[in-house]
Amino acid sequence: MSVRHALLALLSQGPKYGLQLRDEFMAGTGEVWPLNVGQVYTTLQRLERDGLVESDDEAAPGPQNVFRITAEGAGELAGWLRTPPDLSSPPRDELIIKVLVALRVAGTDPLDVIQVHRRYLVELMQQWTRLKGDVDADLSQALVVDAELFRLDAVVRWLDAAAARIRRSGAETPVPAAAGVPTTKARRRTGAAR
Amino acid sequence: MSVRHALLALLSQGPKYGLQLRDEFMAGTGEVWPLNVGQVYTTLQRLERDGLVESDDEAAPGPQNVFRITAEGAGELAGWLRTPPDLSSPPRDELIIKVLVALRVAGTDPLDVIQVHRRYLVELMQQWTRLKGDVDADLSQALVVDAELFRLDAVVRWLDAAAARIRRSGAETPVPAAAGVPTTKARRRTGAAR
DNA sequence: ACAGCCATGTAACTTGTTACATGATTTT
DNA sequence: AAAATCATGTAACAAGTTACATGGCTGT
Repeated sequence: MSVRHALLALLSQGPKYGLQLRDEFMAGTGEVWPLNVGQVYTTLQRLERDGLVESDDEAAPGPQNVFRITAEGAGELAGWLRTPPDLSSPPRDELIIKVLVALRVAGTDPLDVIQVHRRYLVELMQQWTRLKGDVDADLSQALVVDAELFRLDAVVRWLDAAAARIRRSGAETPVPAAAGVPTTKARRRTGAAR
Repeated sequence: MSVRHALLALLSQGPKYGLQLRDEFMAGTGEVWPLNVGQVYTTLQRLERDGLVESDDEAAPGPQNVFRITAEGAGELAGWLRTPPDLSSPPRDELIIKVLVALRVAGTDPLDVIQVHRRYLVELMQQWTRLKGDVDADLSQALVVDAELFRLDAVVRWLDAAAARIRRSGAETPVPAAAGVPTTKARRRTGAAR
């Protein structure tokens, strides 16, 4: 729901057309977040369908199709800005799953998997740090780079903590006896209990 | 692509059926990540379509439809485990966008938006910290909780850094003059340059 | 018999995403 | 006139997600 609201926000500054929205979106984030033009148009269609945005297509059928934000759209935007991300569903992070999976899959050393990703992450952080100097002037770009650095740092620290945890509990519990046993009923039905 | 590979991983331990996969997935993450059963079945269908998984449906049409991982599936899984997340696309984080949007939308104080979310995040962290003691026994659950705490901590620290950055640059540049000017061509065509 | 769980599945929808087709206008 | 760029749009797909329909089996 991010692109949706970002476009809504750009339109709250005044009517704009498709390509313009794409350019401003990317300019506002220092080209760090590429955005396919096609997605702008599909998103605009969906916003219009939901009544958050209007177009002047009929009135002025020029080469540029200009969109305006509606009152409902402005309300939606204001609400979204102070709605904290959903607490009920912590994100299902891919890297976490990879480590959990590595713990369970036979023939895979979880510490090995962790090291592979750690190396990669440190390298990535160096790239971003290098970038940091260049964009220090622009506030938006600096914020985006900051966020990515904080995020990557947290991931690296988690990997270290995870490695420690695994080493600590690793020796005596190679595969922590997953809940791999079928239900009582299932066993009965399958005939495994006979 | 997380659920896909998580199911693949579970199947690499041996043939399993739908509900079983759902239960094991959730058990392995301490019920922190709920998973709708329906999604298991749709995902299994897609895995089968892609040849990563086979079913015994024809051979043994019992009440439970058991799936097996294929050689191709095992290969896919092994590769995925050591493939670092795509470097070309840093995630388009919703909270970052909210702050960037707050910087540009008239009548919204970005520091205010930051504070609203910060308060919420700190509260969330306390909830997770409370949870931490309970799950310390189970390795997987502990890892998931750790990850969430590291992640939230990074977000809070980013918010603080962002607030500082905004305050520093805020006074002289209320709205940092976005790239809101249409193209030369666009202006000409629209007639705004006349 | 009937309530309730086990188990599978499907239809529908959302956001994100890309590849491609189509014109219009500008530049060379 | 050809090439490049501006601009819009559509078709198609992936992955996630939920709500609902459908049977079979079990326990009372």
